[in-house]
Amino acid sequence: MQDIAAEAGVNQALLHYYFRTKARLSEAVFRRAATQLLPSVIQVMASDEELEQKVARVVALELEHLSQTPYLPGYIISELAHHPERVRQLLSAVTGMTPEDIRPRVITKLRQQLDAAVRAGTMRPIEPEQFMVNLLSLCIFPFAARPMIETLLGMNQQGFERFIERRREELAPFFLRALRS
Amino acid sequence: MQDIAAEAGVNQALLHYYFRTKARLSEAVFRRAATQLLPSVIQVMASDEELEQKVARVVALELEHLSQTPYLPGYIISELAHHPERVRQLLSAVTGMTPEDIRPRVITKLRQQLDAAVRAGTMRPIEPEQFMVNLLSLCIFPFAARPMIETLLGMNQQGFERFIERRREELAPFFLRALRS
DNA sequence: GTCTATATTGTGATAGAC
DNA sequence: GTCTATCACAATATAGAC
Repeated sequence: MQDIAAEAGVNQALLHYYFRTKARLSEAVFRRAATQLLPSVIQVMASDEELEQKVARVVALELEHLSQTPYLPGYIISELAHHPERVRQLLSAVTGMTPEDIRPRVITKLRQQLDAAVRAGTMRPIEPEQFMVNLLSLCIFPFAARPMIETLLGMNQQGFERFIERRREELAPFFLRALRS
Repeated sequence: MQDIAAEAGVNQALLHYYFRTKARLSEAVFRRAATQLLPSVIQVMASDEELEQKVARVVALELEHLSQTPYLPGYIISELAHHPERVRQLLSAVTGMTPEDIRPRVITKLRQQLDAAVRAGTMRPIEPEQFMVNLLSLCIFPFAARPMIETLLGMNQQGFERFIERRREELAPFFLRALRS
C-alpha cells in the first residue's frame, strides 16, 4: 500500500479512504484491466460480420491493444490463478450481463456461421468454443509468456516487437487455413 | 510460511533450515514446476523426428501432462509476470545449458525441417519461432485461462475436461492444416 | 535435523487534526 | 478530501534446547 500510494503521489490513508481495504483496491484494479480487453472481443465475436472478417478484426484488435499494454495478459492470468472466484463478478461488472447471458450471445452467432460455412463446403466442422479458444490463444499467449519467449528465443524487447509485427500479418491467414476444408 | 510448513507437516523453523529465506523457497518451487514442462518439449523440438510427428508428440505430451497438473501454466505465467528476471537462471538450472545454447539447439533443427518442407512444396514458409510459439500457445493457453474460459463458456470442471479431450484429437490436424500450402 | 519460543520487522488499517 | 502519526498484528527470521 505504501508503494502504491507513493507511486500515485498520495499516502496510504487516502487509499483507504477511497477503497477501504487492500482487497477492494486489488479488485478495482483487476476490473479496470479486464475492461480494456473483454468487451470489444465479445462484441466482434457476436456481430454479424463475415467469419473471415471477424478473425482479421480480432487479430488486429488484440495485437494492437496488447502491443501497447503487454503486461496485461500476464497480470490477468496471474489474477485468475490467485482468485479464480472473482471471474464471475468480474464478467458481470465488465459486460453488464451475467455469464449465463454472455455465452449464448457469443456462441450462438458463431455456431450459425460455422455451420453455414460447413454446408457451403468452405470449412471443416469445428465447435465454436474451440474456434474461439484457438484464436485467443494465438493472440494472447505470446504476451503472457513473453519473458520466457524472449529468453528462450534470444530476443530483446525490440526483437519481440518485430516478432509481434510479423504476427499481425501472418496470424489471420494462418488461422483461416487451419479452418478450410 | 506457517501455512506451507503446516501442509508439509513440519514447522516454520525447518523451512528456514532448508531454504534460508522465503524468496529462496519460492525459487525452488518455481524451478521444480518449470522442470516438469520445459525439458521434454525442448527435446522433442530438437529431435530428428518428422515435423508432423513432432507436432503430434508435443500436443499429446502437453495435453496429457497439463491435464494432470492444470494449475501449472497459470502458476508459471504468474511467476513470470512477477519475477521476469528469474527466467534466465531458471532455464540454466532446468536444462543445464545457457539460454544462448538452448536457442540454436531448438531453432536450427526446426528451421532445416521447415525449409526442406517448403522446398518440397508441402508447406508454406514460416519462421521456426512463430511455429513454436503458435503450437505452444494452442496447447498451454487454455489451461492458463481456464477460470475465464469455464465461466465465459459456461463449463464446469467436467465440461472443461471434455473440451480438452476434443483438443487431443483435433489440435495437431488443425495446426498442420495451417502449415500446408 | 527438528523442535519451541521469541525477536524484529513489515503491513494493513485507523484516529484525529486540518 | 487529504494529511501525519500511530496502532495492532501478522509475517519472516533467529536463538538455542534437544
